[in-house]
Amino acid sequence: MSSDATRSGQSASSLEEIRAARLQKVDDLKQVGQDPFAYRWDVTHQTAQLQEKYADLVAGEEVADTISIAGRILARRVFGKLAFFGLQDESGTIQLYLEKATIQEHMGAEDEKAFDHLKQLTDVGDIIGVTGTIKRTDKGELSIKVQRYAMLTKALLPLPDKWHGLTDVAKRYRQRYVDLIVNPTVRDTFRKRALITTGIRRYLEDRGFLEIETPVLQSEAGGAEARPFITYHNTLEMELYLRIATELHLKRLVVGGFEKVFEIGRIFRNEGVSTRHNPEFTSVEFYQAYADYHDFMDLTEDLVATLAKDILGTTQITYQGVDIDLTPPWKRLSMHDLVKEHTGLDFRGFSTLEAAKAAVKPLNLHGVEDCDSIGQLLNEVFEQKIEETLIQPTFLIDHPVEISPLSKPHRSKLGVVERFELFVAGRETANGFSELTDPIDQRHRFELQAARKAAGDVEATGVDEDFLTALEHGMPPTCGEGIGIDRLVMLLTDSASIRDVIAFPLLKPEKGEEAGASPEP
RNA sequence: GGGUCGCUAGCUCAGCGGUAGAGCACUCGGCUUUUAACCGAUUGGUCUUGGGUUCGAAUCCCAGGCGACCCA
Repeated sequence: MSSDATRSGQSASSLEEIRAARLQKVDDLKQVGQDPFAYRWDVTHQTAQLQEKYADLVAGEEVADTISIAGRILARRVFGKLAFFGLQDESGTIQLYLEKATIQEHMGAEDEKAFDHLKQLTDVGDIIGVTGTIKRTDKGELSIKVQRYAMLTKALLPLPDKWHGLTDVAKRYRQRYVDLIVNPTVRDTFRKRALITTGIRRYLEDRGFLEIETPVLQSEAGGAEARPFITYHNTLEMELYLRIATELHLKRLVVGGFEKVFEIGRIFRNEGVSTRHNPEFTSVEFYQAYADYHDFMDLTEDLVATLAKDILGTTQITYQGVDIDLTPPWKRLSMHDLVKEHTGLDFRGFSTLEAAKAAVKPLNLHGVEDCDSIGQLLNEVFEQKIEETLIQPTFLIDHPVEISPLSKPHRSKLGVVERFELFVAGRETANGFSELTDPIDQRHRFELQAARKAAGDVEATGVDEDFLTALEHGMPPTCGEGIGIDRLVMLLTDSASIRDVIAFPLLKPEKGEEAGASPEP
């Protein structure tokens, strides 16, 4: 590694210059026989294992155990003949104690300047592998007393400020890999997200549910009220929609004889982006034959409490500074009762829409004029006046039939359905109901939707004839439910924005270069 | 869709009409117990983009881009 322009006094500070200096080090590494982009390393431990195993080692004590780890250099403190590196792997961090004499003793045969090369050719951000023994330093920091090291991957670009880190939110989302490197809590969030997803899957599988995948590309997007994404199949020469729910296909499977089915999958809705909405998100929907909505409220309480206990160790959580107790049982309140309690208005008493509209006037709601049923108006009152007050887990039950086109009518209450929505921290987190199994009623409900669609409602769906045909073959009494996994992860990881729980959230391109591949015809 | 705020060095930020700055990172020198190591010396910029006002614009005005927050 001879002297050269970049290393003999010239500074390098702009991004281009830093990168050029790193590229020079890549060459220098090759010169001294090290591969700057190596192939493998024998890893015997993760850093968290070591921190736990040697927790009781006292300052100054050494252990002869030989261990081998690999990771990214996050800190560098270099002296003349001694250096301390902070090394990070997936599990955590550990300090490297790099002593010239020790390294020379073990590596001197193949590289007499091994320690100098370590000092000169490694940077924060590089990935290295080391073998050595355990030592807790005089200052009390558990360390690996390194005997041998190897560059595994030379980083060409610098990491953000070691103290302030990366805080620019746009940059954090656009370059999530950097965010993950320097912000440990971000890694923890996505680790928990994975645990939540597999926890849901295990919970359902343990109870006999079968996971079956259903189509993303559909000729009719149904099962929810949302604007779909439209795409195009070239050889079939037809428009297709990306699914807005997995509901209607999972119910076809119940018709087919699967008594417990579920799907964890990506849903696409062509709507705005906010702290609570991403155009693609993940839901779990599950269906159980011969069960009703009481069964699934019980299941939901148990599922969420189980996840909280398994992953957080408690059902007492804090979300954005507010204490929330997820311990079952949770309150179950009907929409009519809740609205009456909060506003004094009993919607069961209104015989005409006009009377209801007149009664809600003092509430100063918006969008009242767009409501064409008493049920919709009731829902508006709930959403605008009550939803955000439901902080502790609460099942809102027995919704108006007008806003529940796939739910079975309530067995004893007129005008409402057997449906529940779970609200926690003021947000809808789950939605379930005794499924409508009457094909005649279902056709009627679809036709009401189709009329709204014809009238220009982009969120309304059409009549799904194939689904109706399925129902006409007979669907057993069934309960179904969908849980928004992203919102559940937000709750359990105390994340303020849905973008904090989606690894690569949708963002506009930075430059206005979306010109697209195909020019004007 | 509307409003408010933000965008300056690789990162975090100051500067708000008069020669673009700091800390960290980077480069060079020193150092065998550091923990944001320290000491010394350098270096690094299309001030988000495009117009305008002005003798002079990072700064004031207009428009665009991207983002954050609030409202609908």
